[in-house]
Amino acid sequence: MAYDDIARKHFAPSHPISDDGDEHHFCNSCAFGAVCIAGGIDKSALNELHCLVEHSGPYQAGEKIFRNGERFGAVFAVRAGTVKTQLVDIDGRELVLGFHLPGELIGLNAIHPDAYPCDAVALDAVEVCRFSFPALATLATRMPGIQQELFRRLSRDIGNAALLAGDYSADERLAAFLIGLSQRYAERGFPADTLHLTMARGDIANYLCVAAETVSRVLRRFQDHGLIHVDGRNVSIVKSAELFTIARPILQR
Amino acid sequence: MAYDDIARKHFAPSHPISDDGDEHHFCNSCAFGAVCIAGGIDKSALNELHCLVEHSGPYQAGEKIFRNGERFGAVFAVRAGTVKTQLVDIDGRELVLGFHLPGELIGLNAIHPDAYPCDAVALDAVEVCRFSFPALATLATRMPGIQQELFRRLSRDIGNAALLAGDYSADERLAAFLIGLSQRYAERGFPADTLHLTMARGDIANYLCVAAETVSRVLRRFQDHGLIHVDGRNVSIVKSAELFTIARPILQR
DNA sequence: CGGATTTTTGACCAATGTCAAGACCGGTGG
DNA sequence: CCACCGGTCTTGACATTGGTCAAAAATCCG
Repeated sequence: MAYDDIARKHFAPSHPISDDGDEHHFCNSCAFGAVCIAGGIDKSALNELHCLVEHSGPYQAGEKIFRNGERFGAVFAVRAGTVKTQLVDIDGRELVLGFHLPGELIGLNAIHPDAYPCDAVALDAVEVCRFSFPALATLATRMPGIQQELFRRLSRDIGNAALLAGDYSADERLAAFLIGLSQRYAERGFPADTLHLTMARGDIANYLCVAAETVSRVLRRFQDHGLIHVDGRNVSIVKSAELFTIARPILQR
Repeated sequence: MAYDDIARKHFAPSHPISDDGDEHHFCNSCAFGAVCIAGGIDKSALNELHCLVEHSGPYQAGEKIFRNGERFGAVFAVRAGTVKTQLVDIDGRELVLGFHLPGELIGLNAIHPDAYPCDAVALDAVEVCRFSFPALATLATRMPGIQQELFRRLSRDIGNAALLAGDYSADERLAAFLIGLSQRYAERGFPADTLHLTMARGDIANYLCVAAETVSRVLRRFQDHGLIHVDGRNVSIVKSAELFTIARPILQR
């Protein structure tokens, strides 16, 4: 099959940084999997992308992939695990900018200030691909598909960042969070109705800009109303339609 | 002078869409002014960028440059006036995504969904430059400076969108809003201490996610404390250092 | 001048934050 | 296997910011 072929050439283990030899899965979860498959790619271009990427990890929960203030040099594609990007403001409040699942690209918000504007922290066992940004940009001038994919991802991140904005109620925020996570898991082949939250309540709270206690209370209320079932960090979605109705003001726009 | 030279070549009035013949000012306020001056540009590339741009306007206050849901085709550089980007959610709440001054690029958040995710509304007499995005992207593959500038602007917009997030107090939000606006005006050669707000209180409120009444009250309180002086839509900043102190949790991170 | 819109101001109230205490949970070591 | 410990999570009581409603004042504009 053509895709396997590409994957094998692309990720032939000349850089044996990681010990998992599953190239197929590697490429599958790669941020550029889509564009690699879609675009008409010649061998030399693939080779270049290959040379560009550095596999890094695993990171343990709590370890940082990059830190606020570090000079910008590369973007990272999450390959396995979950990453949170966060920053701590001057008087100690934490703001979580996002949770990033395999296939997502982090560090794009660092291009402009030319320094990472946040920390990227592993929430569980995380592996990433590192793309030197100057090299990636150069490659993008020769491969329109890569450029287009970068534009799309940057643009999407603008939209995602704006999701948080808006003065929505705690219920709306929680519902939108659960629905969004469910959809993203589903896109990656995990069941959409049984979520395992890899982040603490406090992280969710700092992401949604509510108090941690509020997260607890809202989840409890959702459960009491039969919308979800909560067991620690395992949440199953029982009535997704109703959850969606609550989240609609945020999601549907 | 070299810059004048470039400006004249670049914007020679072969496309007399607008009746103001001030090419120098045209280029000055153009989104790509910086990159045009910076990059080593050959005539043919300049010509191509020239062919690409379409001058459009003036729009009267309230007129829309693009509408939520329209198919994405172009980004727009604000040339004169102020534009707000906003969207109205399912139950009528308005959310203002941003206010855009001359030199800023709007529509970048439309690349990914391939449709404008918001309305762009003129707040006063507005003129814009339209850049067909497919053409711009193609040009960017040949002109790394243009590509880089697009990456930077996209990346900056991610950061700006995240500014709104965070659970900040109304005081912090207002202070940050005033400081930010003041800085952006200053960058454009306007006085930093006397602002004319082109947007209604309600717009500010919907941008900062507070009630319009709260905007009134906080401005009043800032004035009572001697930080600013308010006269309708004219605001003068009296103690910028103290304003900055209030805004610090938002601005300094 | 007169009507419409925007802005201000006051009174009240609800959503949510804060504080504090206790329950739970997972890992560690005896 | 159990006890302990640190961190996480939940729950309750209370405080407070900021929203809502309503009316008056100011401003705009024809």
